[in-house]
Amino acid sequence: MNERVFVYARRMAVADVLAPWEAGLNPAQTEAVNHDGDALLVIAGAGSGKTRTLASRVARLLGDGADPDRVLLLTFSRRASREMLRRAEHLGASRASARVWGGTFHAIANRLLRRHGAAVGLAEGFTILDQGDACDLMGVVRAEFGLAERGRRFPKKDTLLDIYSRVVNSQRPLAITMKEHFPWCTADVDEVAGVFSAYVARKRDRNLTDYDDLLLYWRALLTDSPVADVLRARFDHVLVDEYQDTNLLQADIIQGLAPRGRNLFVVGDDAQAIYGFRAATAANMTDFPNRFPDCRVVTLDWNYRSTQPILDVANAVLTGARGVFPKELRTARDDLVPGNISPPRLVRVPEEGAEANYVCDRVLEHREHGIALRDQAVLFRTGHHSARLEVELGRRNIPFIKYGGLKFLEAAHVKDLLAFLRLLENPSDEMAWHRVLGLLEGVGPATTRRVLEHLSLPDPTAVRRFVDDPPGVPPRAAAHLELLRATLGDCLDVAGQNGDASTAAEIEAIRARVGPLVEHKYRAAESRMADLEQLQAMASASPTRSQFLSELVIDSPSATGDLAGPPHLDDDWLVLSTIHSAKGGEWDVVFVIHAADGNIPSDMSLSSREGLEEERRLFYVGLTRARDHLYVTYPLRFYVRRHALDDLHTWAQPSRFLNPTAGLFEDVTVEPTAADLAESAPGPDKVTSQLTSLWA
DNA sequence: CATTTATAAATTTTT
DNA sequence: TTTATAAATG
Repeated sequence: MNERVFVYARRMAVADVLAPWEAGLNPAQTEAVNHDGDALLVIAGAGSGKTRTLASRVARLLGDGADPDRVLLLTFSRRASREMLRRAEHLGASRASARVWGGTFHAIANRLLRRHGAAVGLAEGFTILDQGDACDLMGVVRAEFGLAERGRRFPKKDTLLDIYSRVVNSQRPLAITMKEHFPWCTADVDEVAGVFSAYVARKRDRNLTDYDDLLLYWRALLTDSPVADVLRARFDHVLVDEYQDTNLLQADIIQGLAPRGRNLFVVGDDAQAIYGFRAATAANMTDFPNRFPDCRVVTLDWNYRSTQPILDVANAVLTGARGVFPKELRTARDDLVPGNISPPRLVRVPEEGAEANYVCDRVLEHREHGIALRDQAVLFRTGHHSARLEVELGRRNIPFIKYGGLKFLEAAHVKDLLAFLRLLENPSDEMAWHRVLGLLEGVGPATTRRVLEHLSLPDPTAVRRFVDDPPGVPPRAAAHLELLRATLGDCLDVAGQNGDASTAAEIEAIRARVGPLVEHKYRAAESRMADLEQLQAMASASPTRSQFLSELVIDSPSATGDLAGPPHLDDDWLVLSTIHSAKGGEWDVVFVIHAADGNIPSDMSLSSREGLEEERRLFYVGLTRARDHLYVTYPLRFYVRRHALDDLHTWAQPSRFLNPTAGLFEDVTVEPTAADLAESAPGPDKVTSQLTSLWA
């Protein structure tokens, strides 16, 4: 929703006797907000006021006396849920909205399982494995099967986790899933099944869950548990955002929560389905009326966000789409002076450096014209597409924040420190032991295995035993083992003194002893140590260690320390984001960069029709984020880092999705400057410079 | 025999 | 920048 309409709505509320949440809604939105009883499916095109409708509905429900503690709002990210509840509050729901259950499927599952996990065999204090840990655990199990030694190729741990996750989330048999999505491993179906059952057993044994387990256990709570009846009746109202990006498992959970669809409200747009790789399926939307035969369907089709020329481009991109209900976005904006609308620009640049320059120039230009940095965004297909731009932004002192790509939590040193906390939380957390022991010099896989045998997990007192009765290790590792023993001993002391409120103190103790090790192990020690301090600050804001760890895994902060220039000098920064992470966002100015074939659509997805279609929708999502100004840029030439030292360039075509947009863009061609040429050829690369000059 | 070091290879999107 | 495998080392 756009802020202007929002302000208008509040003004209206004062003028009329309408409730605040009713003002300024169009008829379809009003129906969605006021509908009661049977299930409701809202098909909401991009920019059609979906967020506003959801927020208004929450406000309306609370205004009508619904118990906020019995309202569940499932969103795609923590950010989205916070934002929606904040708006609900402004729309008259007052502070009650803070008590609404809002969050992602995974976060809500965690919250419920902390309370009711025992009913499905999950002991208190379970720890959640993030992607990397789950992957490593899969690797451990895989190694134990000795499959690598047979001389035959066997799927790697990453592939195994992919297969596993897809089977769980799509709820389809292993053999079929492998045949459809991993045909090159079908010969090993039986062995894969064996590894998976061992993986599942190991997690259960060590009181570990992965992301998928959170959903599996939640569904189990609703269907096969002593508390199923209680939990099915737990919520009076269920609202689901981004329904097109839910998978079958999530659809099952929804049905478990509202078996007859009573007071169930889901919103989605099949044209924006971009999580197929995670087994999400827009079929959940088409299937909704089958699951809930009495459901009502409302379509929101007026666009309150973008100018018509921007929507024309988006519409054109979608014309070739398969399997999407045809849509034609029309603008409802009336604040625009016809002659004053900025045409979408398709910008051809010689190479990445020029692209970065062009974007920086335009960003600053718009800023001069009064559009703050935070109202501008640069979007791209994959995390590293912004690398060149980030350098340039840094050079020009333009602050930015980047969403997507490598996260704070994924940095090795952060994981190292968290592993200690996880041990304190769950002494049977095998992966945490692996990580902590691996930190010690002179300790490798073999010593780790021996130590773990000595500890004979699972055992809730493993840490205490490790401290009191340390295992024997090779002489070279003895000193470091002693350090580890002392550190864990300190932690136990801290925990014993202050109880759960001492997470920050624990981190302090760990940093004091192990910090030098971390410093020694990695480069760029200063910024890494700063990260650890930051971690400590974050921990002091969490009431318990358990909550701190869970929230970090489920809702990891996106890329801290990514601010360029003097941070916090002013509160304004440019947004850089993968298109996936930009879902639901909107900005006055949007740049979609690297829009070359091979980037969008990504080469990786060209093997299947569905893959290609998802890329098209992804591009569509990127374009429809723009309110007033849209730039699509593509470099004619860019690096492909095949090998670390390779300096290979690829000649690019504009994205094939741009074909139907002929005449809808204003074409811009940036000529290469001498500086570009010098910069872009960091070696004696005469041929490429000569080729480039052909295009000058 | 276990661990470290050298060498080569591979890199989407996220909870 | 990290990650699996092979050779070298203690």
